[in-house]
Amino acid sequence: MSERRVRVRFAPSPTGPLHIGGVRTALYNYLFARQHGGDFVFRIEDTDSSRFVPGAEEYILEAFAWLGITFDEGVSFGGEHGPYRQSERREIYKEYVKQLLDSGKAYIAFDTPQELEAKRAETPNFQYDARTRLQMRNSLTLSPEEVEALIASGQQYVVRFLIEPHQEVHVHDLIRGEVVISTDVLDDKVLYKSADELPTYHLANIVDDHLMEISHVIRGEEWLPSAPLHVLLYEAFGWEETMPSFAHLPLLLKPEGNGKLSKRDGDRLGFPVFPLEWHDPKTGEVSSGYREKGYLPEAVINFLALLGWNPGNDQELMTLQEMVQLFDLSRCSKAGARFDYKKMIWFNHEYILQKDDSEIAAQFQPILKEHGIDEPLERVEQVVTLMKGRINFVYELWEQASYFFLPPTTFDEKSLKKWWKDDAPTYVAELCDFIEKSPVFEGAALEPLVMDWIASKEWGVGKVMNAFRVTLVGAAVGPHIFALTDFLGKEETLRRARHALEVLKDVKEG
RNA sequence: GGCGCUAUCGUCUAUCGGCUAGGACGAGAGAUUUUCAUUCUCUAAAGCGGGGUUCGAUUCCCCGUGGCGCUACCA
Repeated sequence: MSERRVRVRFAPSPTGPLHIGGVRTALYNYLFARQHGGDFVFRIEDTDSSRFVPGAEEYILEAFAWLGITFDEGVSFGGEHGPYRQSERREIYKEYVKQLLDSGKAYIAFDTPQELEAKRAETPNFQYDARTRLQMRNSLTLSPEEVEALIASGQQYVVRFLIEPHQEVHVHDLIRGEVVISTDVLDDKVLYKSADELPTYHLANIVDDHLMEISHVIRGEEWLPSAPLHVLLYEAFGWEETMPSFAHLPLLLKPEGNGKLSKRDGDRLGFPVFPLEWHDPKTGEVSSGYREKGYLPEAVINFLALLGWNPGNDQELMTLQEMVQLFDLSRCSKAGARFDYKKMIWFNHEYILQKDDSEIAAQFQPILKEHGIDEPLERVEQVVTLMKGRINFVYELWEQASYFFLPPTTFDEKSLKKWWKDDAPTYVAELCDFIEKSPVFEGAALEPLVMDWIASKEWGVGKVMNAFRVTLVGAAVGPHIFALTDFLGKEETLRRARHALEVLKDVKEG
């Protein structure tokens, strides 16, 4: 078994946008595949035609492209094991359903959904299994002729898996160890429905994993209860030898309160639960996405990787490549992890810090354009260099650094109260004159001159410089003042200061 | 209800029988600074309860309790 080529898959259902928990599952599969030099397969599980949502498949593909998670084969990637969309594999499944039917491991059942519903209503804890199947309308209770006649007459039916009672099923889980369950609690699961000629998840999943030579099934914990059924199916087909190893990942839980993370939590709590923004084609509802909210894909990946796994040391920031090296299923935790979006924000901050200023500038430039500001990349980059340490998102640069590009039109009241006192206009006016006459303007040279000058005047450095700052920025915020004047240039610096002097005079008198 | 999984600071987690229980996020305090922020330093903060096993249990086992999941002709 150690000789077997590692092949894993991510197999979403195209019923909507990709959930962030699904992203993490895909990520772990990706890391595992890459680490072992194996293959990563992208399969679409669209066996429930009624839940199909147009655009979902494209959305999922786009999300992974953005995140940098790549596949080796599957829908849109090609490969030798196709088709990779289950709805295109009907004929394959029929063959295997027949095999189970012929070997007596499955049977045909005619009970309608309504009949079953009624049965469940009248019988508490009703389960279609060894205790009840002989009271139902199926090929076990009907004669072959009756069954044939029913099918010939167009009766819809399903194929159920016949579960032998009183047996123990052992599931070997790479994260949880051995899980043992009695077949007495399992029901005869529907494997195939004649109505749409499609199998259900369980059958399609096992057949595809087998045919696609999947070696490891790494999926969410919500699948653990059906893992025994899957083991039984492998056995029914006689595929024990090549049955994949299982690993059931802990679930992602709500940041607060009870339950697993769901669609609704995101926008309610102020963070996205989807990688990309999603426009629901039916309801028109829009759900926010990490990309549109200004998160960097590297940050999302890094944060998600650590939700349920750790490298065994204190390292938290790591590239996808490092994760590939370090990943280890045996280092995955077993209990669900609450989604701590504040830490997610911290990761984004860290990744912004790591990124080249030019890259951040390239992202900030279009935001400036939206506000009617057309600046060369070089200028934008200067601002990024000065300001990126204090932001968590690129768009925050606009909120925190727009004054680099636009002179203040209003002046912050608190800042004025603190720094725009009686002597402030004198300080600024004289400072402007001093700067105007100064032989140098570049901050590194100008600063010591200004400091000496302030000292000779016996004014406080803080009083003068903060008053000056308010005239340039409009508030007592921002980077080192001489870094700002360097950016603005002599002309603009003096223009802003003197203009503010005028405006503030009026304000005071008014 | 039944079945299963699970349990260390508020949160994510380290510890694979020896602990003064470590790190990170968040929180608080301080330092630096001409503002704000950054940065730096420090502080508070945890082993669900009860039984075993053992020289010794956070670590292994059992019970309880809590949390989570599954319980469809959905995945």
